[in-house]
Amino acid sequence: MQTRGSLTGMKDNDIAAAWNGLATCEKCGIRSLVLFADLTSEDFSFIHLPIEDIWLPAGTSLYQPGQNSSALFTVREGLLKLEQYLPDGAQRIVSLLRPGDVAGLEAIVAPIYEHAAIALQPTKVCRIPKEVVTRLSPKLHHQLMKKWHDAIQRSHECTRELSTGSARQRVARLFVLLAPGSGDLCRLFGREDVGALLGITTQTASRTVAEFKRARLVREVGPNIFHRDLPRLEQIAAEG
Amino acid sequence: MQTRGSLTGMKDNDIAAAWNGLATCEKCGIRSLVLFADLTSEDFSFIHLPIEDIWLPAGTSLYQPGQNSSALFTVREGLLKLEQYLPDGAQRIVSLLRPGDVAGLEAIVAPIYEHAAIALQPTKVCRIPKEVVTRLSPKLHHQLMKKWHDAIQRSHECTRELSTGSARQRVARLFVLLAPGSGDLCRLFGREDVGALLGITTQTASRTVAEFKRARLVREVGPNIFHRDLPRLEQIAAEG
DNA sequence: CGGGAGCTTGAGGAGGATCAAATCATGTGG
DNA sequence: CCACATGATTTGATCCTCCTCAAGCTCCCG
Repeated sequence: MQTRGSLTGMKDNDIAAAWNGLATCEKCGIRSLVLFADLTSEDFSFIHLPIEDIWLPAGTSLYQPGQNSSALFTVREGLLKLEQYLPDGAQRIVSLLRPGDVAGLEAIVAPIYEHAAIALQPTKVCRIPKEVVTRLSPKLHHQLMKKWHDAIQRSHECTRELSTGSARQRVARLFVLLAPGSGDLCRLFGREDVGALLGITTQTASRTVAEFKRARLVREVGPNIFHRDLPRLEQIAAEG
Repeated sequence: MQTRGSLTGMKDNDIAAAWNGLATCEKCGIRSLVLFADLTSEDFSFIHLPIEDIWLPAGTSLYQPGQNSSALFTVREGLLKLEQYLPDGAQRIVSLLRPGDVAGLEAIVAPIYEHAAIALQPTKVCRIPKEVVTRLSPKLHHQLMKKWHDAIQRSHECTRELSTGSARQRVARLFVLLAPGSGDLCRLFGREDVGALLGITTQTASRTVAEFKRARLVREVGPNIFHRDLPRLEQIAAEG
């Protein structure tokens, strides 16, 4: 179990520097995916608080555990990790959030955040103040349920697919899970995070990815950009 | 990765045989913990569908994945496992539900159940028809959010505490998690389930529990009833 | 008494952890 | 522009944990 070096001195979230402008929710391109899917244009007029559009470079944290939960965040592009800490201080990634998912849902029922939410890739999110959700609560009821449901599915997915079986299988399943639908290309992240996600060491993560490259299961076409041989990866994911 | 023998021929749920009578929710002893915490006695008059009180012997399934989701279940006593299946057909326990938790929350947003919910110990649940929840939806809003939140915390707990670290640590953390507040006594379950929960083999589960007994970290005072040395278990859980 | 299921234990080997070092990428200051 | 520091990745060597295969064991039930 390792402790993380790169986290040192990053206890505060650093979203302030990444502000990108106010969002125009009504014209949102992924509106059908998000919390506001059911709202009418009349409803939008009741939102008097700014919905911010935030761009997060990889490694940026959206919030830290224990911090006051002031907002929810809809993931628009990219990939977020939710991590928690073990008794011995080591970290463990307990969930991955992809576009359409919501980070910080616990804001609705808890005064503080329970994870660190950190971008694994360049990521775009919408910051929705807690009060907006409170005010629109009845209207959002159904969408909120769906988002909670998504959150649980992500979490169970992490246990089922990424924390079970051999290191080979876990890495293969990770490659399969990454950005499905975007062809055979996907973007990976640091080996330390791969380890914390799969429950293996950084070295084993690196070794296994390197082995996959040599076996031509994946091909690195750019820095952490991989071309995948999905059929073969899926076979490894399923058996041995 | 092992497949389960004892599941064979148990695809259907067997709650029909376990019916126990209608519940009187207003007088429920754990009312503050459950979904109906916020209801007034007037609200109860709107419930025209029966809330059943069900007793589940250990090993009984409440529902199976793919089955029509007709109800939610509040856990009143005992312990439930939620399990899913891996690509290769092996099973993995993705969450444990304890008293106050709700099984089958996905019924609210999905037409079918996504897990098998099976009693690990003799367990008592309340069966709440989906329509009751739909009808009382606005009233239950806040409690539902809390229940979703609990469900996610359970799931993250399983990843963080029970699927991370050495087998020794995982078993120690399991003993610590089991029925906290009930003194130093707790009830364990079959070694196969311990394995599926911790992501280790049945044999390693058995070996480790046996080793704990020899080291007097736990003492078996009855069939799968253990007396725990919590301080020492917590120490193992935290370090090595 | 015999059979079955679950639990325990043993021996051996494979896979992953650990410790350590080399390589590579990036950025900084001279 | 180069020398150097820093951090991430890769690789190597060794050890230990845990998986695998297999055999007993206990308990319960017909």
